[in-house]
Amino acid sequence: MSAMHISTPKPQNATQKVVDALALAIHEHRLAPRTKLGEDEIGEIYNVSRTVVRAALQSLAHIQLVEIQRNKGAFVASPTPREAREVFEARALLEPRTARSAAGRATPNDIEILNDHIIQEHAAIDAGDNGRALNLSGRFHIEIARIADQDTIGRFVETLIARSSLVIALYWRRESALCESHAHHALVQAIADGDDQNAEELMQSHLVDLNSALDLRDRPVQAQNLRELLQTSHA
Amino acid sequence: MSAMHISTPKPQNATQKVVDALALAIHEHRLAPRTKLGEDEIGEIYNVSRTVVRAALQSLAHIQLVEIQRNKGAFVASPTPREAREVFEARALLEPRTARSAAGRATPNDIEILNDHIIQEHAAIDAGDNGRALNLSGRFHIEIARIADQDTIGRFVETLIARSSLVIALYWRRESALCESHAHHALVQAIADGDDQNAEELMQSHLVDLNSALDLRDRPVQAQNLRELLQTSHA
DNA sequence: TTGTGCATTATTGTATACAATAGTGATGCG
DNA sequence: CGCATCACTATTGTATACAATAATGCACAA
Repeated sequence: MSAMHISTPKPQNATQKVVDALALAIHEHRLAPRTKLGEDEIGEIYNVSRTVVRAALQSLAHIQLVEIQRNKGAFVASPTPREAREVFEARALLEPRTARSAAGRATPNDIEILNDHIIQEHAAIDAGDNGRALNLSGRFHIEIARIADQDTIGRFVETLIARSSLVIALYWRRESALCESHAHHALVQAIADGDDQNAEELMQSHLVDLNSALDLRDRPVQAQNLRELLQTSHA
Repeated sequence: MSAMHISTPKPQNATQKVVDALALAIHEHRLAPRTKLGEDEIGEIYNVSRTVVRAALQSLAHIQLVEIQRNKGAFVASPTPREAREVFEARALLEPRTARSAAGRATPNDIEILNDHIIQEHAAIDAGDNGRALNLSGRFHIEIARIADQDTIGRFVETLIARSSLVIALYWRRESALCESHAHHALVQAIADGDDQNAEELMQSHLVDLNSALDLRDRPVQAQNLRELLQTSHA
């Protein structure tokens, strides 16, 4: 209880803060699948009550980043090989469409944002920060969905990419190249050119490539601690 | 406070009970878009604390059946014409695929379930219970997604159909035939025959028909009370 | 009458307290 | 030594209490 009554910066959305922090930690692979997410523990880390922690966990459970077992608690989700396959099947169904639509609507500003993403991605890779690179790579796809201006499908894509982080954590084979930002670059080019057909095809093949870099076999994953992994991001 | 300490049948999942009750009420059009869902009020109706009501409302908010405005409360969602269009675009993207997949996997038991749905649907229409008919019609589509055995996409379809209830409540033009269960029947036939191509096409045209029965113009909708509408279902 | 400001009320956001369930470890018996 | 039982602890589920924000209505003046 360090913050007593002074400067407890809880301006709004305490729950969302926790959601974002946990989601980021999962996306960056600081929290491994099956890690137990105790309510008290998280509450202490972020200085909020269990009430908001529970709300945050339920929110994350809904997008299947965590799994809640009644009377047992919340754990970082651990997609089965089958679920992993489904996630990428769904992406293959939705994302080429968003890429096509984005190609028809992207403004110069949008292109700039996408290119910026790629630059940051490269920087993260060079810095050896694979977690951050992975997160940025995912947000690149989300950004395309946003540009496509289809909220409903975009929201689906968002959850699929979130789950993809878990899939990659579990099933990525390290032999393959980490993040083929070449594919991202070509995609941006097609979108910038307004070449919707090409954008659609590039996205499709990009997803096929991603999928082929997975090794969908069962694999045990041990849980990790928690506090030190989260507190760095809390700062 | 009728149930004091005797027979308070709260065996499990109090939250889910509330979620299901509210979702059903919305699906059956007993709760109109924009209706205020006060926490105390709902808690009294179902004899649960605000804690579980809030959890239920958050759950419903995530699938966009209700909209939560901070410090204002929860309201039955009211999709804009644009959102309505997006919902059906997404359905057109996903459901033909699930129909095709279902055609390849349906067991005789599955076919029986689908036919049963159609029968119940007819019965509801004959009984003049449009709300129930609409709900059954939606569950027919969900059942197909279940048969398709694609959990991820199936979950998306589920949320889309939920939102479709709201869209229909707002934008359905009464001139059109209420529920063309003829389309459903043909679909079941194709699925039963394992004719995946036909199933896919039938679903696609079915959705086009549905969409063309909508009149996507802004329309004001007044909120309703609440208690009497819900208590009948609580019984 | 109409509009503005303030006080009051109602409702939601958060924290805490209590209840119920599951996990844990010691003890005792076979 | 192994294992089952049971008490105890830890954690989650639910309810209630308190805090903060928004809605309401009244008074009063233009």
